[in-house]
Amino acid sequence: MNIFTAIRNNILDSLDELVKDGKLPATIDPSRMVAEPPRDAAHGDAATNAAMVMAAQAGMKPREFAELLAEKLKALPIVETVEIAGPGFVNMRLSKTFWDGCLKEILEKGSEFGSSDMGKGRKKNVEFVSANPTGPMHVGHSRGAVFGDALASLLQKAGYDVTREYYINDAGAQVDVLARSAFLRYKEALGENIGAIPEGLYPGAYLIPVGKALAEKYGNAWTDKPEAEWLPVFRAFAIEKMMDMIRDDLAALGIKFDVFSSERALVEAGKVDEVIEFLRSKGLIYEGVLEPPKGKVVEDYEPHPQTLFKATLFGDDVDRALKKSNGFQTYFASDMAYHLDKYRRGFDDMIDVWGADHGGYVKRMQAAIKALTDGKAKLDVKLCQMVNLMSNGEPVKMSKRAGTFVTLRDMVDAVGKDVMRFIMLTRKNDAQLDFDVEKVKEQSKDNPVFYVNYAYARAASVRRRAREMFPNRDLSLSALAKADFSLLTDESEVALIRLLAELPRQVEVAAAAHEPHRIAYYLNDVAAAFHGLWNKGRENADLRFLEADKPEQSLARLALIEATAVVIASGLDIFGVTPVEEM
RNA sequence: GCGCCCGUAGCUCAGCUGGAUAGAGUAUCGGCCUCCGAAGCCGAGGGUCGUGGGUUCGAAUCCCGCCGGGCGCACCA
Repeated sequence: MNIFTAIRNNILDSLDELVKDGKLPATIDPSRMVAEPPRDAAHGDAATNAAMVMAAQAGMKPREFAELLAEKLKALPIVETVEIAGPGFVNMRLSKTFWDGCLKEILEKGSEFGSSDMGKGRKKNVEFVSANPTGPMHVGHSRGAVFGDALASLLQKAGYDVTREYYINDAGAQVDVLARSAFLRYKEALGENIGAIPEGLYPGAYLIPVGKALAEKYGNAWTDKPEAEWLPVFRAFAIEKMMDMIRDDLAALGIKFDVFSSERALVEAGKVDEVIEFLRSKGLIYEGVLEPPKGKVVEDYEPHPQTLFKATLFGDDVDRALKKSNGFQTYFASDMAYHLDKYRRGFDDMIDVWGADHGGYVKRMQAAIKALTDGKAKLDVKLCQMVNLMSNGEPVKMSKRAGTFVTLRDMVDAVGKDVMRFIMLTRKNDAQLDFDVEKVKEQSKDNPVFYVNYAYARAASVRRRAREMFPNRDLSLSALAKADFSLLTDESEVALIRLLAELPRQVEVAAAAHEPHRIAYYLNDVAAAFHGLWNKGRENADLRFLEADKPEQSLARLALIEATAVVIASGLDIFGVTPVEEM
């Protein structure tokens, strides 16, 4: 469990007692009170701002309030010392037996350690990737894919019931283009010389096997038919093939979706018309003319009346079109229908992961959610910035035409799934990221996953040595959980335990903020603490992990090392990265 | 013109939603391998947190104004 939640509860109990004792008024409001690890370890193991937040309410000075609270906290069995510092912080140092208990818990829980019940099983929907089904995934998609998947895992670890969802944009004009491109490849497969692929169609070679499959299935049955007849057939066939390809690409990255939602299915079921009528019944629809776009010259702009949604009532900058000038529904209209569908499937807590170039779309979607659910649902949109592809410090130009189009699959094959995933998660989602294909392959310090994995590999190495040194001892996690932790007395050993015990809190904080990258930084800290401890043992023989003539001490230290491995593996598991035992 | 994101050490970035003396990596300099993996560790220097105001016990963090950078801005998806 999150030890800081436990400490906060202890403080709340102490405050209750002070109220009962008549020393504090019952009107104090502890909602803003927190218990946190202090930034500087010299301040102790846990700090609370209780006095600063509530002193005024109690009509006291912060330090007076702090004195009262400190007296109560001193009596707690897990508390070693209490100090008041600065403007009124109450700093606690927790007892060694408390930390020993934490270490025991890590070993007992094993890979389950770090899990939280913060989410209380509430449903959350994470929609990500949602790449158009018109070709293979390219590297540009990989960041959103990895981010969405890791965020989903993080939320699961924090106790949410998470659904990973992919929205298939299979209703727009681009899938008609796909169908025509496939038709051309179909004729090619039947022996026709198709020449160069005309402008406006997809030229990619990935459609050649689709054409062959169509030729095998239908022979020349469609060659002389009008487009109106073959197009729906070819479209459905090609989309299915594209989705198979995309699913394979995602699987190569270790990503699996729970739900694939089809835009076309929504449209054909009349859900888009339904959502427009639904909004109309709420008086949120009107026919009007939009202003021409500002700051950007649109050559063929002509004002014409359209069906508009009153998005401005819900915080958007302008009202938004639901029907095009030709009367067809806009993408936004079907996206509204889609999000309403998600809401009706029981998701009032949704996350969408988009590329940063869709930033201008966020407000209107949030306005839509407000309008559609009367403010009952929430939508967090996470924008993933671009990945700058580099090779030895030089930018890599991507061009579909030049054939240097780098697919996601190429990248996975080149650098490996785990490296790719970890690197994508070492930056905030809204910060640009340089990804150097060569440096990352070097297996050096330029590879961020390496440092963390190295710590894990070292731990595994100690485990192997221990088995040789103590062949008759039970070295399983459950056995090590019973080791004598009082033998771990060095400050750097206790510091490592403190850090390891923080994983549940790190998971909760990262999950609440929807920011998986925090786990990457935390793991880096854990690795650093472990590497530091390791080198202390090189310099000071008394701190060596394993000594044949001191089996009890060796087992206690092995327990600490195994706990480190557990925490690293648990954290990497959120990222979908498997640590390796030897490198 | 409007909206969103960003501005923190020479460089790349953290900073736990308002906490204490702002931290890592990298680069530079100086140390540590007869000893559990040196792909590592320890230490030093390096900052007006773009800028000017405001909010309060307290601001890199929240609000407003500037300066600088990125993205987006009818009907496309």
